[in-house]
Amino acid sequence: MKLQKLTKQRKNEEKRRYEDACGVALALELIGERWAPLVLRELMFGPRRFSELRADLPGISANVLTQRLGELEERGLVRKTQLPPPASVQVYEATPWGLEAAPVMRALGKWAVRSPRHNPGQFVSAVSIMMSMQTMFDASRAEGLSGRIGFRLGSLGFVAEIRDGTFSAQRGDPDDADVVFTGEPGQVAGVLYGGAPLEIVDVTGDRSLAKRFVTLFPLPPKVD
Amino acid sequence: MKLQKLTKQRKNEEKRRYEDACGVALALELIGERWAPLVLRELMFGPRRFSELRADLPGISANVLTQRLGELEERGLVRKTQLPPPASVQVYEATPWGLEAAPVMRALGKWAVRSPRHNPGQFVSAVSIMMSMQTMFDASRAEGLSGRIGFRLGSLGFVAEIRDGTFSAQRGDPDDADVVFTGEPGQVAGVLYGGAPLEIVDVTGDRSLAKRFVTLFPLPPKVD
DNA sequence: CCGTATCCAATAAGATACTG
DNA sequence: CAGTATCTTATTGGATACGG
Repeated sequence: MKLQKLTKQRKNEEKRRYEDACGVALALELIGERWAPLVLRELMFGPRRFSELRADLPGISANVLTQRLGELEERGLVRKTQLPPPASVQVYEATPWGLEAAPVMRALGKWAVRSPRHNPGQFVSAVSIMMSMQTMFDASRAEGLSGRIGFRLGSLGFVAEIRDGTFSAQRGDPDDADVVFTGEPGQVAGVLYGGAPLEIVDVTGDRSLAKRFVTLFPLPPKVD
Repeated sequence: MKLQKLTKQRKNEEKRRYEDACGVALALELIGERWAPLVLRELMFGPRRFSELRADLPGISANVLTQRLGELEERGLVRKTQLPPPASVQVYEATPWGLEAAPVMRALGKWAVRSPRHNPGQFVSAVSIMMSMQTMFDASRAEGLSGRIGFRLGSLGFVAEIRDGTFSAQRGDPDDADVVFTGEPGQVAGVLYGGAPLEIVDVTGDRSLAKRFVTLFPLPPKVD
């Protein structure tokens, strides 16, 4: 029975290939399945657990997540690893090549967001919002600015740094930053992109830095 | 009956949305369906007819092509237009915003092609091969080079220009170029990327320019 | 809690034939 | 040529149950 399934699956994979030497077609074979790019996105700031992925991809079912992770693994984009003791939990992490898809995904998102269909009121994950900052950061608005900005988004911590007109972000302890935003990712998105007042998130530390910070991420103009 | 179908389709679209404000998720809703990016790719050098698209997307079925074109149109990526007389045939063309996806698609292809799964022996369309040149062009190898290179790929003509370390290409009459490559796209791909001898394609004009030209497109190193 | 396995209903894709 | 219509097959997601 299992063998039958494997056979069937292989046949499907063969059938569903594009048989096209174009890199775009290959990309679709690698990460073209439903949910696959979003799973990869969630790994762009470091390893995550199955349940975290599930929580940050609302709508995906456990079996589809299992399947996608398996496919991404066999294609060399994701690795299944064990976190060092004492945690010793199993996590999924993007391979170096998988991580190299990040700039492409950011460019794709930046392109798509010009659609009139973009609805900023929907759910966003912590990773999404951090990636969006990397994507939308406008160096010209950060002239002369530098500082470390911490984020506590649900259970994940990040630290961003602005210096010399560059923006960088990685996971880390937000507490050793000049200012810390704490809240759900959607609230931070509201402040950054929805014109919501700073008060809807918890801000501790250098409040004037926070006020300036939230102006650095202009959305591209809509088409249509 | 038609009304029923429309209702059903809308429900599906709602169900299959990601409900995620992330730009990547939106991109998937716009061009995430099977074949959609390849359909758009085929329009990146100008309008095409239904039958051309079908021919250059081997494996797509007519009904799926119809459906994708309709979806891309309603999402603002593609327009259905009439070619000016005397041709007066119906064609599909990318909108300006659709065309802006081109650099993203090139970056995606460049990333994907590093996979050990890439098989350069498969079918390539004329548009694919022209896009691949834009993607893989290495300015440092074109030092001091300039010239116009024509392509007659199946029924499509293109003219590329190299000047000051830049590469540009558009559809046009290849005959007023310094050298012209004529053949099937796959043969040109073999010469550019597969190390095949120049002789497998038809080259007319400045042969030494052709010899230099085919060295300008290095493939990125494989992962793994 | 971390997944995996299985079954089911709904849809999407594929193959093929056919029409204006 | 430019698509529709129809039928079959494959994939998806949801529910549920199960093993470590």
